[in-house]
Amino acid sequence: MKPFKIITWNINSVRLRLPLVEQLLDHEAPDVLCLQETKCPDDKFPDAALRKCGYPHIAKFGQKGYHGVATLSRHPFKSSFSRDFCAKGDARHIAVDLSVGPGLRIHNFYVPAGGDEPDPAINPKFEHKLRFVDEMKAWIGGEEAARPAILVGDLNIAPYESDVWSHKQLLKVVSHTPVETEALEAIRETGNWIDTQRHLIPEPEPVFTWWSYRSGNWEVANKGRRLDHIWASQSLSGTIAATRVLKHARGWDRPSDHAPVVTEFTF
DNA sequence: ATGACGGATCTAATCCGA
Repeated sequence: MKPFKIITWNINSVRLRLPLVEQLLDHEAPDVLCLQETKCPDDKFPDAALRKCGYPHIAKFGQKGYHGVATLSRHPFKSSFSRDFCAKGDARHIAVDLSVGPGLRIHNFYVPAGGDEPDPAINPKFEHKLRFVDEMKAWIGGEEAARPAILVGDLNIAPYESDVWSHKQLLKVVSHTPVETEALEAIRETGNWIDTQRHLIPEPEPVFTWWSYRSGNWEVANKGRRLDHIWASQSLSGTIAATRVLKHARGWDRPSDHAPVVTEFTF
């Protein structure tokens, strides 16, 4: 049976990198592609070009300049909706219900980055990030974990020691501080979600999905972090067949600083 | 400093990413 393939990718501007998205869809032909940081209002989203690639079903929630998520699919949706985390009105989540298979729900998240200073008392961006993941725990850890579901996205947290190039040097760096990694692990454990990457690639093997634009030679330095995730609800356990990071996409011309992450399921 | 790039925006210098 043909596996069900899902990809998540922080694209860092879908309009600027439309040719890269088309290239990815051509080469990988996923069933579903979830994009984050589309930086594109809904009325400017390149629907027509992406439909032409074989993805007629598009659920998008964008805004001007920042954030933005979109889910493209070969299969029709029964419905889609967004939840307004922290009641800020920003475009950080979209969910779709597929009308094929076991009534699968797919959540696509762009969790706040959190700024520089890992102290909620002096950094409102970090305070927002902690509030966001707290709200995720209440919802994603409860009722939403009980259905067949896949949760993907740029969660902006690298939870485990081998998810960063140096655990010790990043303990006080936003994305790998204990308050963040413990919060993400609490969401996952509360909902009994399966981290599909670590399910098939256990620690201590390093897995990175993001390399900063700022290091001259990202590939040689390899100072990466695993910020992009694909989780599966417990009812999909036993269907998780393969996972990989498409690291070569980080080396494409004018790349995103995130690489796409793929997981395949055999439903 | 890990590090000093890259995107969007009322096209210039500013905010943001993580």
